[in-house]
Amino acid sequence: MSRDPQSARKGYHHGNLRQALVDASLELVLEKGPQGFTIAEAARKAGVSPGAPYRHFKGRDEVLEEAARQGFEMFADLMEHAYKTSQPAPLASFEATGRAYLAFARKFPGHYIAMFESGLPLAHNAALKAASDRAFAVLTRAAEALIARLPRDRRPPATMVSHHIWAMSHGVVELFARPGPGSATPFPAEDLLESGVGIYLRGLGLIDQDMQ
Amino acid sequence: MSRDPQSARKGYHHGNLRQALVDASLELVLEKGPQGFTIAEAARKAGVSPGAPYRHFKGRDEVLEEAARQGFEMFADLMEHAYKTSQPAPLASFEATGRAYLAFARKFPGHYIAMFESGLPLAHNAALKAASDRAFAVLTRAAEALIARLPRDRRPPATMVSHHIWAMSHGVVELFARPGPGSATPFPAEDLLESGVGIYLRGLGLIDQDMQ
DNA sequence: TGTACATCAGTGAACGCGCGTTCACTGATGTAC
DNA sequence: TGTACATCAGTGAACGCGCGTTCACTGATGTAC
Repeated sequence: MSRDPQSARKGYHHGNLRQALVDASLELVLEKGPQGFTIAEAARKAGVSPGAPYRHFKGRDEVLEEAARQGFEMFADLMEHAYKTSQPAPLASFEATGRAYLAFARKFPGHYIAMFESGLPLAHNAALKAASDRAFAVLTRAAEALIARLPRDRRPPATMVSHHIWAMSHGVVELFARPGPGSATPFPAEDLLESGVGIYLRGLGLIDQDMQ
Repeated sequence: MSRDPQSARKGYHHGNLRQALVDASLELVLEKGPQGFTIAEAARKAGVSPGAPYRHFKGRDEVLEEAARQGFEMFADLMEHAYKTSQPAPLASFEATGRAYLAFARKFPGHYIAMFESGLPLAHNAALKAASDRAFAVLTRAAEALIARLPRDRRPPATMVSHHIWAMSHGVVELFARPGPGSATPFPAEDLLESGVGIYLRGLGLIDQDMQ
């Protein structure tokens, strides 16, 4: 459950309650949705009395924000790694970041929900905002390298491209990568995203029209 | 507040409490998120005692399901209308359904949330499932008409195309058409969706590569 | 047209429950000397 | 190495609150005759 085995309870003091609460909240958010999480239940899950969390967090939202922040940091790291290891081929590295997006959502669904579905106002928390900006800067950088190949007169803004890909990735995650309205699709989410991005890149003129 | 002016309270009996509760739940879901809605508060909003809703609904989920069902019906009607009025031009009618998607999300955000973000299991409610299927059948029909122009050997499955468009539309709505991680974008959601769909259709070979 | 009666759709009081939050407390840990 | 003390990080009991749900009730409406 807890990221750090040291956090296991030993006697009166917990040892790593702050992180244990974040981890518990991630599980609860996954089980019951972004609003269905309560401090009392997170405390119970961490094996601690209901007042204990207030030593570490002001309230519910602060726990969720910390969970989302950790999610954005991991997300940015993952995207950066995917981007770097497939450089310098711009097309490959762009597609790798797209796949990394979906892989993250699959592997850390609790974080994904905290980040994108809990309705946290990013503006209220500078650390959260910075982490999320870093994540999306990677995608935009990958888009920049990609469209640099295009002739100037048909080169769209890099941020527009990264927003398109972000939207499609997010849409695929929400609709097809988890139970929901579109989950009965015959296509695996991974294939759907890959083919969609492929068609889009062809539309930009980045893949030969005759290529399969 | 209420869709029907007849639903205004006149004396002991409410007159149209069932619909008034649905309307109240739509407002609450919009204000406080899909989980932040309670029967008690909906009753208060409808000006009725806390026990009254149980004459019409078993509980919380049944109200939400009815709200989502009404949303899917309206959604399907809107998409159908957009599709039909722009026929027989397949490209125009396809793009019209895309715009209708975003327009619906803008105009009925409470319904949209109930439909896509409340985590209702579609499978548990046949009427809900039927309504949502009807909505997406329109998009797939539009995709079929569209790709019929392509030579057989490079014609993708229509459902794949409609799923791509659905994903991008949903992603744009969630990220850019309401407060959230991506809401600080310099592009209006409408433009982002239109340009994204345009590039995608070019990638399918449905728009001339040299067209602006 | 009037009356008796059945049914419907509300009331409002009551209950148990879990949550958020506070607070005096106490066991554990770290540190100065 | 031992001791006194400060600080930290928990406990657990308590409180007020709003929610879900039930239930005996009652006012309003519809209908048979």
